[in-house]
Amino acid sequence: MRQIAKFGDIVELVRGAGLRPTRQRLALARQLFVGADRHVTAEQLHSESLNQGNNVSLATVYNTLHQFTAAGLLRELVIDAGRFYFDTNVSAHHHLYFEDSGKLCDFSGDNITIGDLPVLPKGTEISRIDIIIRVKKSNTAN
Amino acid sequence: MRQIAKFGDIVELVRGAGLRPTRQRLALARQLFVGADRHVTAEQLHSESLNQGNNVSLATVYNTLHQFTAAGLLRELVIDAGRFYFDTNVSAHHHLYFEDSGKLCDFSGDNITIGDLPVLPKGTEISRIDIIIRVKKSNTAN
DNA sequence: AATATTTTTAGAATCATTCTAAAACCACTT
DNA sequence: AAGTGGTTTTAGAATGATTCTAAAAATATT
Repeated sequence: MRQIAKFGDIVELVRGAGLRPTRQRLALARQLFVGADRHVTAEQLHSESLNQGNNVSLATVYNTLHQFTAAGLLRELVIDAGRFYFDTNVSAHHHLYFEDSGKLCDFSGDNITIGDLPVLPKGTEISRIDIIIRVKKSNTAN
Repeated sequence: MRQIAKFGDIVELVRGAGLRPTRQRLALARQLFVGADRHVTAEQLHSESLNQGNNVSLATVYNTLHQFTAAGLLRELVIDAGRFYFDTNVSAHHHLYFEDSGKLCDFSGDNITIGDLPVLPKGTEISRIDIIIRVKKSNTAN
């Protein structure tokens, strides 16, 4: 569980990422980091912003998401081709993806063992491990 | 290791998938299934086709890749947003992705243990589990 | 205040993929 | 071997998410 960022912290958070605390960035940071962890797409965040009266362009949403990702505040998820998802939970964990609804759930990164890893070429290292468990409606009676 | 499909088998293979063995589909099937397993994108396969003198439209490449996937001959890989990859190896295995070069490597699906799985909602089941190990250049001296 | 730098923005551009509707192809009958 | 009907292919248009562009706005610095 990520601790909920208090309002006053948001300016700090954005500054800490090496970014100017502009109105747009602060509002997006609040949407993302105040409250429970979230999985969002750029479009989602954008329309949510407009609904909240935070007038921001889609280009800025994209820019900001990428800047936050570069700063380690967000993590990019690759769930399906043709769409970026961003996760506010940057700690070690993995994902359960419900194919029918498009919903995403986190699950713990502990208790996972991978044996027989191929030897990595010299000069390379693991950047990260993504595990996605895709869930569908079962066709067996139950 | 998938056994190499012989030329004569290709017609069978396409027919077995419930598809007419047209010139285009046979040529694409040959490119995909004769020889070692491959990871391809539609664009790759298309330009490879043209180079080989197999005149096929990009639309047909997409159609065929999806038809082969539906028939279980290919498996779709989600490696990065904005691009479909297809894998001719449909057995249980996972992927090593070299972020710098874009290269993909298979690794065995055995010897992987995931503990503490969340309980799935009634009426759902696991469709598949994707594990991607992303590899980057290491920045430590070695 | 004047100037330089960063950020935001609207709209255009891009890129992979999908759609469309017409033409080509194929299997089957006469 | 010509006709018929269903399938497949195709070029090009359409789509949709993302990125780019260059100008305007905001912010920081002198």
